[in-house]
Amino acid sequence: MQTYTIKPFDTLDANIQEEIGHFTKLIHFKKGEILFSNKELTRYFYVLKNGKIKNYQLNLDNGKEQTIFVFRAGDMFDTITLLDGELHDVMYEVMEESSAYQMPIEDVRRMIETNPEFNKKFFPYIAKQMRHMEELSTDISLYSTEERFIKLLLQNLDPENIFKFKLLQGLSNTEIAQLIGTVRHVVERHIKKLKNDGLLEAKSKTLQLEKGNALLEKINFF
Amino acid sequence: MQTYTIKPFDTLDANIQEEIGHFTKLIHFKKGEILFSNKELTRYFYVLKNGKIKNYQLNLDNGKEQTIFVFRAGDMFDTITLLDGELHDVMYEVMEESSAYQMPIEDVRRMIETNPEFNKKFFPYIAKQMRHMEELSTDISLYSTEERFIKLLLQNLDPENIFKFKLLQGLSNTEIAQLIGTVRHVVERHIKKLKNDGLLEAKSKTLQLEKGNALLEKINFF
DNA sequence: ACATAAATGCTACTTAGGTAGCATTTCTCA
DNA sequence: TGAGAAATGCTACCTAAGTAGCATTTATGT
Repeated sequence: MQTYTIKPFDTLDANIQEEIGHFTKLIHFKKGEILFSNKELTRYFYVLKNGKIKNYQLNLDNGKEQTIFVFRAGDMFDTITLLDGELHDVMYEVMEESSAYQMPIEDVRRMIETNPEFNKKFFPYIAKQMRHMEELSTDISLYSTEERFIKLLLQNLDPENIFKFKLLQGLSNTEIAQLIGTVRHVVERHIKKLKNDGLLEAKSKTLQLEKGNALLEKINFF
Repeated sequence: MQTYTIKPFDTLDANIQEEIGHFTKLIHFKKGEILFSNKELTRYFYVLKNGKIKNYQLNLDNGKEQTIFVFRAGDMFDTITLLDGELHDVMYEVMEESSAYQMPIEDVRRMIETNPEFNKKFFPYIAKQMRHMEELSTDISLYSTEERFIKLLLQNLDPENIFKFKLLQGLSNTEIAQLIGTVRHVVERHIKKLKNDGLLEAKSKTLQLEKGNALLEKINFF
């Protein structure tokens, strides 16, 4: 029986970690892999060890995609199916070579139903996911694409923001667009403008802010 | 000590219900009341008994509002603060005279940390809230205002949909617009068009679908 | 029942942001 | 290293959906 050091649970009592280790298997995902919600995802719960996996919804009419989460080390999915046992119709795509701890979903469900220590880590994480989704919906509804883009650039520098910090490194403009609910061309328009204003340095798959403060003044979020 | 029949928990063991009753107080909200996230809402957890309370975010620049949830009988808030103990910066407005069971948030936190029976009701409800927020964000991003409006009209007829079923009764066009992430004028445009096509009957604060099937064909959601 | 407030129903105008197509640059991996 | 794929960078165009203002109808509460 293998024992693991699973990031959000690595500070728990040794016996709990051992219990988790009993049903946990380490598995790997190849870049570009698409995971559908029907198969493994309803039977297993995953805690990402490293890499990058996004989940998103797709508009079949026009091909537009909306990224909901980009999961990285310590992130868990699918929390919704874990909590209610129902199918969760969402797409997953492996953005980078990843590895994850795979746990039979009933075992994890037993943990959250019986183990207060486990929940000390699990509950706040669920809240973080909820906050992220709420912010996503209200931002898309209430703010312009430019405001959302600038906000993302700033959050990218904020270590407190677990879902956005250092997220942009290595993302294409298309992927950035899908994060903020727009399309590639619009993101490029904003990049071009910020470059002209000397606020942003941009090369392929890399954005570098020049003067964060000047950007801050362009929006009213913080 | 009062004992209550609190909707989502009314099928639990009598002793658990009694325990809940020990720290529960019934309180009332007047129509039009605005609740801010600083005061009572961080210290108490609420389960709505009856009435209608919405929570929303506000864009201070243009006054646009996005409704996140309309809470009705059996709904609970603020689940996010309950789960992580952090402040949740969101606005609440009482849409109709309401009453709610008020519980000290630490008592409820103790329940979810120690009481598996309580969680049998609580976890699936959290998942429902998560599903709702995910749907909200992806709908706003991926679909047109017309599609979102029609979808809402159809969900309004679906008894399975706890957050949308019979929700529209008594809502103004402004409030409907805030539900789907747009403005009053746009909603009225769509109402007018559907009325002309004979698909919708509309008088003040009442919308009545005429031919659900015809509407179904206009969108690809279901 | 009446006065006030809220909601609705127009018309007109503006623009953010989505769609399209193609040329150039940069990556990637066999 | 070099060929194919992916990403970027334009230009041009279009329309959904915001903004604005005002007149009419409906609701509400004392």
